[in-house]
Amino acid sequence: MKRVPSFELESADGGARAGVLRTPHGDVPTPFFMPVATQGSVRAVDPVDLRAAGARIVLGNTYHLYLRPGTGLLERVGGLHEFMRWDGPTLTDSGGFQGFSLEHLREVDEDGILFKSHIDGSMHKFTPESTIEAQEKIGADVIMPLDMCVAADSSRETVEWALERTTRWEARCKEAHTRDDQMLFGIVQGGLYEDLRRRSAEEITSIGFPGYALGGLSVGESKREMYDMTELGVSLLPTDAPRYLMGVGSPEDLVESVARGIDMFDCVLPTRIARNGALFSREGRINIYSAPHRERDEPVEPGCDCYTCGTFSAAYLHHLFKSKELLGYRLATIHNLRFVLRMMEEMREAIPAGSFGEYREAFHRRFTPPDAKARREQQRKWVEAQRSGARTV
RNA sequence: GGACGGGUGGGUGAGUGGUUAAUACCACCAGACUGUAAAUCUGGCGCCCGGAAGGGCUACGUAGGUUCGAAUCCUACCCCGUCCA
Repeated sequence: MKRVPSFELESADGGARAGVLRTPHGDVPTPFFMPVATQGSVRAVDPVDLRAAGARIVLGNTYHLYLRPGTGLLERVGGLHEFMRWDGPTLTDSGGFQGFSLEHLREVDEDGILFKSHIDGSMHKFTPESTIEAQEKIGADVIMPLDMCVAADSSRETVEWALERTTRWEARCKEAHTRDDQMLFGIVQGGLYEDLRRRSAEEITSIGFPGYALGGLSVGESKREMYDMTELGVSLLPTDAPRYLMGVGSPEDLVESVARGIDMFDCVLPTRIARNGALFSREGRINIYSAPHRERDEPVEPGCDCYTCGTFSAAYLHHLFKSKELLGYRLATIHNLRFVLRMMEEMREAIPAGSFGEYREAFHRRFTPPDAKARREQQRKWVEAQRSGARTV
């Protein structure tokens, strides 16, 4: 008996909302964060680690899985879930983002995106229809349409053109989609232009999807712009459908986006920066490579309930990273995932309790984002420069 | 005792008259990373002053010498390696 996926809104607190996404592979309370398993694996960790860290749903990538191991194989073994032994829900991105991130290896026309494989140089055409077909074989619970993502500093003409083509592609995706045990979301584009966002939202919602994503954000714009566009985007979407902010996932962005009504996130940031030695703490990011951790005989983040912090010292992680020991990457990934997943759990509890506003405030009181540090430093230098410049004149 | 080869910045190791405070890698110190071509990338790394531009000082085993100029050439000495006695 096939279960048809659905979304149910349960409560709200200000702009933030709590609900549940029901899928054939289980229910997931919203708002939630999806660790990214691009190639069918969240780098450095396994499904047991993911479960233990609190992951409920993971994201895979159609472009990468299509190239390797191939969608035919995935279909034959019973789908991505079976292949990677992840028994929870999954979501796949269409490959539209690779049209952006691998833009020097592709050409776009009305029919779709022609990729020159980054693996062996072979050519592969991704059309709206073929990406849906591939995602039906991969078998995720939520699938995404082919879209055109453009950089934040793109010209209005470029953004508008990408938006129009995205609308046409998404209509074709909906047309091609046959599996009713999968949800096909729509993606709103429009860059940083308010009127274009409005137009995209109008067109995409009139095609009609069971859930909507905001795309084309966290692609180089400022935090302010991203938050404003998120707020605008949310206001243009139906309240009874889940809202997915694609590619966002720094701790501060999660809080601010939940505050604006986002229900779903995915992001490589927590796992990628973990492998590069940056670990989250309630005060901000710490660099485990740095000298102060060399002899820190306490958890990376005292009080953290993750496996890493419950078992190992910061000094040990420092040593593992310095020594390039593989265990370090796993332990750091577990910690960062637990950090953001715990945040999602805390927000999920705060919303029905009516305490989300307090949570948000308390979070910002403690947490210093890295670019804020950088900005402050830059400002300090500038002020000093002005001062000494004035002195010499 | 003799014959070769060699001693360069924390390490390995380029450099054989000026463009060299000295390539590169490592180590070390910082920073970045947002729908993953990322266990990656960027910057710094003799000492002193400076925000920077820049300036000053010291430096290629040791001591002399040749030269306008030496890590680079010459002499002596000290070490290290290989081979011959």
